[in-house]
Amino acid sequence: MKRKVTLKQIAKELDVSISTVSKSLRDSPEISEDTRQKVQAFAKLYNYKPNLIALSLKNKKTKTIGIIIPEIVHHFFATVISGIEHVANEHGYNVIVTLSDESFDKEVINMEMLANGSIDGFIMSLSKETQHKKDFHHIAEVINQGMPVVMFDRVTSDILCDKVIIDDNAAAFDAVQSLINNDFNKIALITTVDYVSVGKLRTDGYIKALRTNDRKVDESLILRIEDIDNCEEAIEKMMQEVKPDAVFAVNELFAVTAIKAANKLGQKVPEDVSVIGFTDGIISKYSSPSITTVSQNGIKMGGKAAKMLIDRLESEEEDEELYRTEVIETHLVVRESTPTL
Amino acid sequence: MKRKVTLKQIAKELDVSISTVSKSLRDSPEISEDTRQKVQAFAKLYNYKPNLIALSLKNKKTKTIGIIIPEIVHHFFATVISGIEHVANEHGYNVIVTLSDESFDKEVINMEMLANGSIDGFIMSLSKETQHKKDFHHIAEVINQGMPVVMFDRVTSDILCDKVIIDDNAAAFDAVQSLINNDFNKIALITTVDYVSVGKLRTDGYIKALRTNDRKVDESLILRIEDIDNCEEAIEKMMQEVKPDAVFAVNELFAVTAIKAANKLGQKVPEDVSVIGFTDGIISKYSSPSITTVSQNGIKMGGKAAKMLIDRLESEEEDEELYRTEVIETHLVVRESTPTL
DNA sequence: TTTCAACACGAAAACGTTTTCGGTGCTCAT
DNA sequence: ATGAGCACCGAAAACGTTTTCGTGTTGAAA
Repeated sequence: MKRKVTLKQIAKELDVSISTVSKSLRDSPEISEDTRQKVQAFAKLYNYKPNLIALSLKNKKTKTIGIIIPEIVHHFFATVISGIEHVANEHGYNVIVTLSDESFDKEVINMEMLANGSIDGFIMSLSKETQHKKDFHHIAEVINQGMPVVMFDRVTSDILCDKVIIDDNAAAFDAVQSLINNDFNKIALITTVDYVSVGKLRTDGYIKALRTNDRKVDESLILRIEDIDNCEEAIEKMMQEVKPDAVFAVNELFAVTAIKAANKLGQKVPEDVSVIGFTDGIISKYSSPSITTVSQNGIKMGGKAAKMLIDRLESEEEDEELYRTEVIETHLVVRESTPTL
Repeated sequence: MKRKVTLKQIAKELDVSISTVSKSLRDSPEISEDTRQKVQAFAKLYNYKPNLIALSLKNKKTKTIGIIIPEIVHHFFATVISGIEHVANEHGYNVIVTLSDESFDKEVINMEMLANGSIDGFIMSLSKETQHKKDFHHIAEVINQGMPVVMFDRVTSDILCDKVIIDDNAAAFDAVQSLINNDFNKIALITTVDYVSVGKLRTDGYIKALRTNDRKVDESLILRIEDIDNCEEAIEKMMQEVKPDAVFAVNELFAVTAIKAANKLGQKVPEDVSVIGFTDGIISKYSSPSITTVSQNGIKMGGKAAKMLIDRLESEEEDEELYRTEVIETHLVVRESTPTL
């Protein structure tokens, strides 16, 4: 077992100083051609690679991005990480991933953990609990310490920083509008509780679309799900009671569950009831019938967030206080769960 | 913007030495009650947290685990990461995630990147290309440098290290056997090309089940998919030509595609043809009909891998050379795509 | 009064780098 | 012979810790 070789060891072997070795490897003009080649040959032979931890300490830069997301077993977040990882990699950065499990405490702990030197900046999406408590002191603190933060998707206006989002409101509006255009009358909404920021925005978009078209908003057509893991019953009940001719769901899980409920009630999709989902993931694509969704490009979102963070990290110091919010465009992917809209 | 405070700064403020501050904060008995309280109060006030990079350098331990997987936008791998992250967190470790994108070169680059001090050990699953090339020198090298590696799912016997796998062969055997027990006669197999280790093992399990029951293996019933993104045609063609009464697919994507193909050909699932998939993911659960699958508990797999790695990291040095291979049990999750088996 | 332990603290090394600032020793022009 | 200038290299600081080893000051025992 040959352990990693250090500058000191090379210096000792070659009977020169550490400085000489370091300079030789970095092709400094201070070093003679002879010694440089000698050192470089030796280093190559022993497969010398500088210790990144030592470099991090010296440079006060880790070339690492910290990610904090609610969960990873979730197609959208996985795509975002993928997007982040790829552009991070292109720029020589690594990513360290932590999960909040939708818990405020875990979000805080993870943040403090990473803030102590391990990373150069954060990319994060708020946990449900954090959004509910509206307590963002941990984020304000790291920003105040000079560490850049980029928030995506689940953001808050209480914190000033770079953000990348989709226009949830407009996207929902467009989706519902297209249903209205196709003469659907009883358009149900399956959404989350209001403290989930994106859920609220999509709900607002739904309402706005109805109002814009002089439709009245029927609360019995709106179902707010608290516990996403046990939504079948509630959805089935709603479908049965109000018999909508179209359903707009704020995520694909609600959408596919609505379809299953419809089937159970003997209704065919899209013949008897049309369904539009949100977030273009695996389920929508492979469900039968496949589901028309508002696509939400996680790869692009993650890539954009990473780019913004790296730009800020590498800009010549503190030209800031002009935070930007990037909006990723969405579009409707029409599939089998609706007529061709 | 108040920057992070260091021991040196505290020492200066309080007019004591750095050592005194460090010892005070670690409750060393060498320090008087007075100074200790003074220092601790000051540290708390300024929210002192030790710099983890400095600690890493000193201790030669980063408390970080490196993960290398083929891709993250893949339910199984996401669950594994989730499993790893949770037990890592419980033990005070962070995880840094890199993606090989199924490329040998990226796998090597990422590995070398992380091997230079950033992490204490690896958890990885081989890329397709690596499995194809059978070139594992990069892995042998880091192990040789004393860095522990745990491989999961896509492993190789060419490398000696801890491994976590499922018994792909037995799981496939059992699945096919249960089809045979229910009097299915034309059982088709949709699998990957043979150099993907798990695909090969599952294929072997299928063949073994047939042979054990004195059925002959009909090559026309076996479809080997090269390009997973364009498998619809091939699957549809096979379904049409051989008209199987049951299909065993080595992943859930093939399974759901088979169902779609069947529907397209006017065959009902499970009435006309039964389908069993592999990997219990989102698709199987929410597809209509939902798909009977061989469950592969990624969370447990990741957790086990993390535990093995941490155990090795924290065992009192080098009692090793007795590498273990853990087998995660599987079971058949019966859903709507088969009769109750 | 001397001696010695106990106590409280500081100096310095170490982890592995990079970089600044000085040195040498040489050549060459004066 | 003297000095300037150059080519080459090393010492040391710095990043932020922890830890070993000293060292000075007490107080009490001899």
